[in-house]
Amino acid sequence: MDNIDYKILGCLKKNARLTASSISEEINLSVSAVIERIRKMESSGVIKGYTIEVDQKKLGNEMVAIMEVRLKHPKYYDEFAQLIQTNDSIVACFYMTGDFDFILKIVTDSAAGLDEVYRFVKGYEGVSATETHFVLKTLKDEVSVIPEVKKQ
Amino acid sequence: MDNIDYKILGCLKKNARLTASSISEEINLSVSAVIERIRKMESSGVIKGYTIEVDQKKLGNEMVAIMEVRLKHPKYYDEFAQLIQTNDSIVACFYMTGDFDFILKIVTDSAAGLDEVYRFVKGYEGVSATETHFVLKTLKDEVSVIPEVKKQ
DNA sequence: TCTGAAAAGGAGGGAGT
DNA sequence: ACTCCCTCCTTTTCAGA
Repeated sequence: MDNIDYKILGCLKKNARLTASSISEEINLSVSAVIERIRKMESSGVIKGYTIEVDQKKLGNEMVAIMEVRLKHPKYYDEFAQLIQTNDSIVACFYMTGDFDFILKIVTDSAAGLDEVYRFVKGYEGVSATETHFVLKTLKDEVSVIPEVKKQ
Repeated sequence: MDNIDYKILGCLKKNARLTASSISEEINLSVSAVIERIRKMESSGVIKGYTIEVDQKKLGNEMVAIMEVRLKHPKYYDEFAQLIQTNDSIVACFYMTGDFDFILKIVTDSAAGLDEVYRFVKGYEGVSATETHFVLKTLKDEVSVIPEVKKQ
Protein backbone atom coordinates (compact mmCIF):
# COMPACT_ATOMS: atom_id res chain seq x y z
CA MET A 1 0.00 0.00 0.00
CA ASP A 2 1.63 3.20 -1.21
CA ASN A 3 0.43 6.61 -2.36
CA ILE A 4 -0.52 5.24 -5.77
CA ASP A 5 -2.82 2.71 -4.12
CA TYR A 6 -4.41 5.46 -2.04
CA LYS A 7 -4.96 7.53 -5.17
CA ILE A 8 -6.68 4.58 -6.82
CA LEU A 9 -8.85 4.06 -3.74
CA GLY A 10 -9.70 7.75 -3.79
CA CYS A 11 -10.82 7.49 -7.42
CA LEU A 12 -12.90 4.39 -6.75
CA LYS A 13 -14.47 5.92 -3.67
CA LYS A 14 -15.77 8.80 -5.80
CA ASN A 15 -16.94 6.42 -8.51
CA ALA A 16 -16.50 2.68 -8.23
CA ARG A 17 -17.48 2.18 -11.86
CA LEU A 18 -14.60 4.22 -13.22
CA THR A 19 -12.76 2.33 -15.93
CA ALA A 20 -9.19 1.31 -15.30
CA SER A 21 -8.19 3.38 -18.31
CA SER A 22 -9.64 6.62 -16.92
CA ILE A 23 -7.94 5.97 -13.58
CA SER A 24 -4.70 5.33 -15.43
CA GLU A 25 -4.96 8.75 -17.09
CA GLU A 26 -5.71 10.47 -13.82
CA ILE A 27 -2.76 9.04 -11.97
CA ASN A 28 -0.34 8.62 -14.88
CA LEU A 29 0.13 4.87 -14.84
CA SER A 30 -0.48 2.23 -17.46
CA VAL A 31 -3.86 0.53 -17.60
CA SER A 32 -2.41 -2.89 -16.82
CA ALA A 33 -0.64 -1.60 -13.73
CA VAL A 34 -3.87 -0.02 -12.46
CA ILE A 35 -5.76 -3.27 -12.96
CA GLU A 36 -2.98 -5.23 -11.28
CA ARG A 37 -3.04 -2.97 -8.21
CA ILE A 38 -6.83 -3.13 -7.95
CA ARG A 39 -6.75 -6.95 -8.15
CA LYS A 40 -4.14 -7.06 -5.39
CA MET A 41 -6.21 -4.81 -3.12
CA GLU A 42 -9.23 -6.99 -3.81
CA SER A 43 -7.46 -10.24 -2.96
CA SER A 44 -5.75 -8.82 0.11
CA GLY A 45 -9.15 -7.64 1.35
CA VAL A 46 -8.33 -3.94 1.43
CA ILE A 47 -11.17 -3.50 -1.04
CA LYS A 48 -14.08 -5.44 0.44
CA GLY A 49 -16.51 -4.70 -2.33
CA TYR A 50 -18.26 -2.22 -4.58
CA THR A 51 -21.73 -0.91 -3.94
CA ILE A 52 -24.28 1.72 -4.92
CA GLU A 53 -25.46 4.76 -3.05
CA VAL A 54 -29.18 5.22 -3.57
CA ASP A 55 -31.55 8.05 -2.74
CA GLN A 56 -33.60 6.43 0.01
CA LYS A 57 -36.36 9.02 -0.28
CA LYS A 58 -36.85 8.25 -3.95
CA LEU A 59 -37.22 4.58 -3.05
CA GLY A 60 -39.85 5.43 -0.46
CA ASN A 61 -37.63 4.83 2.57
CA GLU A 62 -38.03 8.20 4.20
CA MET A 63 -38.06 7.24 7.84
CA VAL A 64 -34.66 7.02 9.50
CA ALA A 65 -34.19 6.42 13.22
CA ILE A 66 -31.39 5.80 15.66
CA MET A 67 -32.08 3.28 18.41
CA GLU A 68 -29.93 2.75 21.47
CA VAL A 69 -30.21 -0.69 23.03
CA ARG A 70 -29.14 -2.06 26.40
CA LEU A 71 -28.91 -5.77 27.12
CA LYS A 72 -29.75 -7.38 30.45
CA HIS A 73 -26.52 -9.34 30.45
CA PRO A 74 -23.47 -9.80 28.18
CA LYS A 75 -24.45 -13.41 27.64
CA TYR A 76 -27.12 -12.20 25.21
CA TYR A 77 -24.53 -10.48 23.00
CA ASP A 78 -23.96 -13.25 20.44
CA GLU A 79 -27.63 -14.00 19.99
CA PHE A 80 -28.47 -10.32 19.65
CA ALA A 81 -25.70 -9.86 17.08
CA GLN A 82 -27.23 -12.66 15.02
CA LEU A 83 -30.74 -11.31 15.39
CA ILE A 84 -29.67 -7.96 13.99
CA GLN A 85 -28.44 -9.59 10.79
CA THR A 86 -31.86 -11.00 10.02
CA ASN A 87 -33.66 -7.64 9.82
CA ASP A 88 -33.14 -5.71 6.59
CA SER A 89 -34.46 -2.46 8.05
CA ILE A 90 -31.60 -2.41 10.54
CA VAL A 91 -28.84 -1.10 8.34
CA ALA A 92 -26.13 -0.46 10.92
CA CYS A 93 -25.30 -1.72 14.38
CA PHE A 94 -22.35 -0.80 16.58
CA TYR A 95 -21.41 -2.40 19.87
CA MET A 96 -20.02 0.34 22.06
CA THR A 97 -19.06 1.56 25.49
CA GLY A 98 -21.43 3.67 27.59
CA ASP A 99 -24.85 3.47 29.20
CA PHE A 100 -26.24 1.57 26.26
CA ASP A 101 -24.55 -1.39 24.59
CA PHE A 102 -25.59 -0.99 20.97
CA ILE A 103 -26.57 1.76 18.62
CA LEU A 104 -28.70 0.88 15.60
CA LYS A 105 -29.58 2.76 12.47
CA ILE A 106 -33.00 1.90 11.13
CA VAL A 107 -34.37 2.80 7.69
CA THR A 108 -38.04 2.17 6.89
CA ASP A 109 -40.81 3.46 4.67
CA SER A 110 -43.20 4.59 7.40
CA ALA A 111 -43.94 4.93 11.10
CA ALA A 112 -45.59 1.52 10.88
CA GLY A 113 -42.39 0.07 9.50
CA LEU A 114 -40.42 1.61 12.33
CA ASP A 115 -42.89 0.25 14.84
CA GLU A 116 -42.31 -3.21 13.43
CA VAL A 117 -38.57 -2.93 13.97
CA TYR A 118 -39.15 -1.45 17.41
CA ARG A 119 -41.23 -4.48 18.41
CA PHE A 120 -38.66 -6.76 16.79
CA VAL A 121 -35.89 -5.38 19.00
CA LYS A 122 -37.86 -4.85 22.21
CA GLY A 123 -39.42 -8.27 21.78
CA TYR A 124 -36.06 -9.99 22.23
CA GLU A 125 -35.78 -11.27 25.78
CA GLY A 126 -32.21 -10.07 26.32
CA VAL A 127 -33.10 -6.40 25.76
CA SER A 128 -33.54 -4.40 28.96
CA ALA A 129 -33.94 -0.86 27.58
CA THR A 130 -34.12 1.10 24.35
CA GLU A 131 -34.18 4.72 23.36
CA THR A 132 -35.25 5.81 19.92
CA HIS A 133 -34.44 9.06 18.12
CA PHE A 134 -35.90 10.27 14.86
CA VAL A 135 -33.40 11.44 12.30
CA LEU A 136 -34.55 14.83 11.06
CA LYS A 137 -31.70 15.25 8.64
CA THR A 138 -28.70 13.28 7.42
CA LEU A 139 -25.85 15.75 7.16
CA LYS A 140 -23.17 13.26 6.19
CA ASP A 141 -23.05 9.54 5.58
CA GLU A 142 -19.85 8.27 4.01
CA VAL A 143 -18.91 4.68 3.51
CA SER A 144 -15.13 4.66 3.54
CA VAL A 145 -12.29 6.76 4.81
CA ILE A 146 -9.31 6.80 2.49
CA PRO A 147 -6.09 8.08 4.05
CA GLU A 148 -4.92 11.34 2.59
CA VAL A 149 -2.34 11.12 -0.17
CA LYS A 150 0.90 12.59 1.11
CA LYS A 151 2.71 15.00 -1.15
CA GLN A 152 5.89 13.59 -2.57
CA MET B 1 -39.47 1.92 -10.88
CA ASP B 2 -40.72 -1.64 -11.12
CA ASN B 3 -39.54 -5.03 -9.91
CA ILE B 4 -36.96 -5.25 -12.69
CA ASP B 5 -35.40 -2.00 -11.49
CA TYR B 6 -35.29 -3.31 -7.93
CA LYS B 7 -33.62 -6.48 -9.16
CA ILE B 8 -30.99 -4.41 -10.94
CA LEU B 9 -30.44 -2.31 -7.81
CA GLY B 10 -30.10 -5.51 -5.80
CA CYS B 11 -27.42 -6.77 -8.18
CA LEU B 12 -25.54 -3.49 -8.08
CA LYS B 13 -25.76 -3.27 -4.31
CA LYS B 14 -23.97 -6.61 -4.04
CA ASN B 15 -21.40 -5.60 -6.63
CA ALA B 16 -21.48 -2.20 -8.30
CA ARG B 17 -18.88 -3.28 -10.85
CA LEU B 18 -21.00 -6.04 -12.32
CA THR B 19 -21.12 -5.78 -16.08
CA ALA B 20 -24.44 -5.03 -17.71
CA SER B 21 -24.11 -8.29 -19.59
CA SER B 22 -23.88 -10.37 -16.42
CA ILE B 23 -26.86 -8.54 -14.94
CA SER B 24 -28.78 -9.17 -18.15
CA GLU B 25 -28.15 -12.91 -17.78
CA GLU B 26 -29.22 -12.90 -14.16
CA ILE B 27 -32.51 -11.14 -14.74
CA ASN B 28 -33.22 -12.37 -18.28
CA LEU B 29 -33.25 -9.07 -20.11
CA SER B 30 -31.20 -7.81 -23.03
CA VAL B 31 -27.96 -5.97 -22.33
CA SER B 32 -29.25 -2.78 -23.92
CA ALA B 33 -32.35 -2.75 -21.76
CA VAL B 34 -30.28 -3.19 -18.61
CA ILE B 35 -28.01 -0.30 -19.53
CA GLU B 36 -30.99 1.86 -20.43
CA ARG B 37 -32.64 1.24 -17.06
CA ILE B 38 -29.42 1.95 -15.18
CA ARG B 39 -28.95 5.23 -17.06
CA LYS B 40 -32.50 6.27 -16.19
CA MET B 41 -32.02 5.53 -12.51
CA GLU B 42 -28.79 7.51 -12.61
CA SER B 43 -30.33 10.56 -14.24
CA SER B 44 -33.44 10.47 -12.06
CA GLY B 45 -31.17 10.39 -9.01
CA VAL B 46 -32.37 7.06 -7.65
CA ILE B 47 -28.76 5.90 -8.02
CA LYS B 48 -26.67 8.62 -6.43
CA GLY B 49 -23.33 6.98 -7.10
CA TYR B 50 -21.05 4.00 -6.89
CA THR B 51 -18.47 3.53 -4.20
CA ILE B 52 -16.08 1.06 -2.60
CA GLU B 53 -16.25 -0.64 0.74
CA VAL B 54 -12.80 -0.84 2.27
CA ASP B 55 -11.43 -2.69 5.25
CA GLN B 56 -10.70 0.22 7.57
CA LYS B 57 -8.44 -1.87 9.80
CA LYS B 58 -6.23 -2.78 6.87
CA LEU B 59 -5.89 0.91 6.08
CA GLY B 60 -4.86 1.64 9.66
CA ASN B 61 -8.12 3.28 10.67
CA GLU B 62 -8.93 1.07 13.60
CA MET B 63 -10.45 3.55 15.98
CA VAL B 64 -14.17 4.11 15.59
CA ALA B 65 -16.23 6.25 17.95
CA ILE B 66 -19.75 7.58 18.26
CA MET B 67 -20.10 11.12 19.54
CA GLU B 68 -23.34 12.72 20.68
CA VAL B 69 -23.42 16.49 20.45
CA ARG B 70 -25.76 19.09 21.95
CA LEU B 71 -25.85 22.67 20.73
CA LYS B 72 -26.46 25.69 22.94
CA HIS B 73 -29.07 27.05 20.59
CA PRO B 74 -30.65 26.08 17.23
CA LYS B 75 -29.10 29.17 15.65
CA TYR B 76 -25.77 27.30 15.54
CA TYR B 77 -27.25 24.51 13.43
CA ASP B 78 -26.25 25.74 9.97
CA GLU B 79 -22.72 26.62 10.97
CA PHE B 80 -22.26 23.31 12.75
CA ALA B 81 -23.57 21.45 9.71
CA GLN B 82 -20.95 23.17 7.59
CA LEU B 83 -18.18 22.54 10.09
CA ILE B 84 -18.88 18.82 10.01
CA GLN B 85 -18.30 18.69 6.28
CA THR B 86 -14.74 19.99 6.63
CA ASN B 87 -13.48 17.14 8.79
CA ASP B 88 -12.67 13.90 6.95
CA SER B 89 -12.57 11.84 10.15
CA ILE B 90 -16.23 12.59 10.75
CA VAL B 91 -17.80 10.12 8.38
CA ALA B 92 -21.45 10.40 9.39
CA CYS B 93 -23.62 12.95 11.10
CA PHE B 94 -27.34 12.79 11.85
CA TYR B 95 -29.51 15.58 13.21
CA MET B 96 -32.05 13.94 15.47
CA THR B 97 -34.62 14.29 18.21
CA GLY B 98 -33.75 13.64 21.85
CA ASP B 99 -31.46 14.93 24.56
CA PHE B 100 -28.65 15.47 22.11
CA ASP B 101 -29.03 17.15 18.73
CA PHE B 102 -26.49 15.28 16.62
CA ILE B 103 -24.87 11.91 16.50
CA LEU B 104 -21.51 11.60 14.77
CA LYS B 105 -19.51 8.62 13.62
CA ILE B 106 -15.79 9.17 13.77
CA VAL B 107 -13.10 7.00 12.17
CA THR B 108 -9.44 7.62 12.98
CA ASP B 109 -6.13 5.81 13.12
CA SER B 110 -5.41 6.32 16.82
CA ALA B 111 -6.50 7.76 20.14
CA ALA B 112 -4.54 10.88 19.22
CA GLY B 113 -6.57 11.17 16.03
CA LEU B 114 -9.78 10.83 17.98
CA ASP B 115 -8.61 13.47 20.44
CA GLU B 116 -8.05 15.82 17.53
CA VAL B 117 -11.64 15.39 16.35
CA TYR B 118 -12.87 15.69 19.92
CA ARG B 119 -11.14 19.06 20.28
CA PHE B 120 -12.39 20.06 16.84
CA VAL B 121 -16.01 19.49 17.88
CA LYS B 122 -15.83 20.69 21.47
CA GLY B 123 -13.85 23.72 20.35
CA TYR B 124 -16.80 25.05 18.38
CA GLU B 125 -18.54 27.76 20.40
CA GLY B 126 -22.07 26.50 19.69
CA VAL B 127 -21.46 23.11 21.32
CA SER B 128 -22.79 22.81 24.87
CA ALA B 129 -22.20 19.12 25.57
CA THR B 130 -20.80 15.96 24.06
CA GLU B 131 -20.71 12.31 24.96
CA THR B 132 -18.31 9.92 23.30
CA HIS B 133 -18.56 6.15 23.02
CA PHE B 134 -15.93 3.79 21.72
CA VAL B 135 -17.08 1.31 19.13
CA LEU B 136 -15.89 -2.12 20.22
CA LYS B 137 -17.34 -3.91 17.24
CA THR B 138 -19.18 -3.06 14.04
CA LEU B 139 -21.85 -5.70 13.63
CA LYS B 140 -23.48 -4.25 10.53
CA ASP B 141 -22.87 -1.22 8.34
CA GLU B 142 -24.81 -1.18 5.10
CA VAL B 143 -25.01 1.65 2.67
CA SER B 144 -28.34 1.21 0.94
CA VAL B 145 -31.68 -0.42 1.54
CA ILE B 146 -33.22 -1.87 -1.58
CA PRO B 147 -36.93 -2.68 -1.30
CA GLU B 148 -37.66 -6.35 -1.52
CA VAL B 149 -38.65 -7.70 -4.91
CA LYS B 150 -42.27 -8.79 -4.74
CA LYS B 151 -43.14 -12.12 -6.22
CA GLN B 152 -45.14 -11.84 -9.40
C1' DT C 1 -39.73 -0.26 -23.73
C1' DC C 2 -37.73 -4.00 -25.70
C1' DT C 3 -34.34 -6.77 -29.05
C1' DG C 4 -30.41 -7.49 -32.01
C1' DA C 5 -26.45 -6.18 -34.78
C1' DA C 6 -22.50 -3.39 -35.73
C1' DA C 7 -18.90 -0.20 -34.22
C1' DA C 8 -16.05 1.61 -30.53
C1' DG C 9 -13.61 1.09 -26.51
C1' DG C 10 -11.98 -1.22 -22.27
C1' DA C 11 -10.12 -5.50 -19.76
C1' DG C 12 -6.71 -8.63 -19.00
C1' DG C 13 -2.82 -11.68 -20.32
C1' DG C 14 1.95 -12.25 -22.11
C1' DA C 15 6.52 -10.87 -23.43
C1' DG C 16 10.06 -7.79 -22.57
C1' DT C 17 12.58 -4.10 -19.71
C1' DA D 1 6.80 -3.74 -10.76
C1' DC D 2 5.80 -1.27 -15.06
C1' DT D 3 4.97 -0.80 -20.23
C1' DC D 4 3.35 -2.11 -24.69
C1' DC D 5 0.73 -4.97 -27.68
C1' DC D 6 -2.84 -8.07 -28.90
C1' DT D 7 -7.11 -10.56 -28.31
C1' DC D 8 -11.52 -10.97 -26.27
C1' DC D 9 -15.37 -9.13 -24.09
C1' DT D 10 -18.27 -5.25 -22.92
C1' DT D 11 -20.44 -1.05 -23.79
C1' DT D 12 -22.97 1.94 -26.63
C1' DT D 13 -25.63 3.44 -30.47
C1' DC D 14 -29.14 2.78 -33.80
C1' DA D 15 -32.90 0.55 -36.46
C1' DG D 16 -36.88 -1.89 -36.00
C1' DA D 17 -40.68 -4.21 -33.48
